[in-house]
Amino acid sequence: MPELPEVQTIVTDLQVLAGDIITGFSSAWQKSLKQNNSPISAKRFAREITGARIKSITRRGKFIIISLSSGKRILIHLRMTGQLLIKNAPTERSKHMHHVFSLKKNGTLIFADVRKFGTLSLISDSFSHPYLATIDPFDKTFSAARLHEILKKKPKATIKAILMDQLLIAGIGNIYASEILFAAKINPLRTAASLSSEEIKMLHQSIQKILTKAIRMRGTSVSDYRDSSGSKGRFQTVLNVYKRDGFSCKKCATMIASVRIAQRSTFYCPTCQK
DNA sequence: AATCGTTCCTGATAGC
DNA sequence: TGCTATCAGGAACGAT
Repeated sequence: MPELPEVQTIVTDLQVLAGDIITGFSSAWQKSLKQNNSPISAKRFAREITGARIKSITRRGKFIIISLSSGKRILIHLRMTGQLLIKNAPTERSKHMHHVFSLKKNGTLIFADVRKFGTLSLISDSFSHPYLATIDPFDKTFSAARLHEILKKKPKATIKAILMDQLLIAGIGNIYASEILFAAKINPLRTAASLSSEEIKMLHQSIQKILTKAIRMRGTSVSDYRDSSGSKGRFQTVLNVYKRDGFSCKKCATMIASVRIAQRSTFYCPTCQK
């Protein structure tokens, strides 16, 4: 599942496309196409972006933002199994390649997605998207004090649910929420209001530490995640708790436990995380 | 108003 | 062995 580190890895790789021109677009799965939150046909989507120059490729949380010289932006969300692949040489269209951008200089940019949950949204510069307004852990304004303010908004919610809420903090998903809480020594079932200021400080540090390390290791490939050249990340080799239920904790040898929080599987060490 | 449950989709895995 | 049933997962949306 691409979360902030995986999306950052892809965005970094996609920088080679800056300045290139989109010469065409075709789609075999129109359902995933939107314009300012409304459905749009592949034909119209293609017409809107063909001829545009790619000004920049950035990210906010898990969203990839391709800004065009026309002022429009293509907002891409990979959800669980989406992949963005740069193919310089012509390639066979495989089963899960749903969208293809043709580029003047760099061949094609392919959107492949087994589960078909990923989305491509065309948004005009005036359109305000709620998920683009959320603070990102790598924003300069994301301090321990700011995290404390966020926690005050949902005092009764579990800390795991808060870390995963994209309208509170952008970019942390199921893998990194569990890993961050292990690093911070905080039990995922704790409520926001129960955290001391020392723990909030530790949590803030852990968010930045874990995400930075995961970016350095080019993300976590537990299942479908691949970078834009199709290669796996390496963070799955250093996971402490995620999907390690039943195995012993690398720090204390206690058996890693799993619990469901907000409809999501959650992993933690009952001894290390208080 | 805020929170909960359901939906989307397909491959992997469990159960018979 | 081969079939069917169940599950995972992020975010949108409907229901309470």
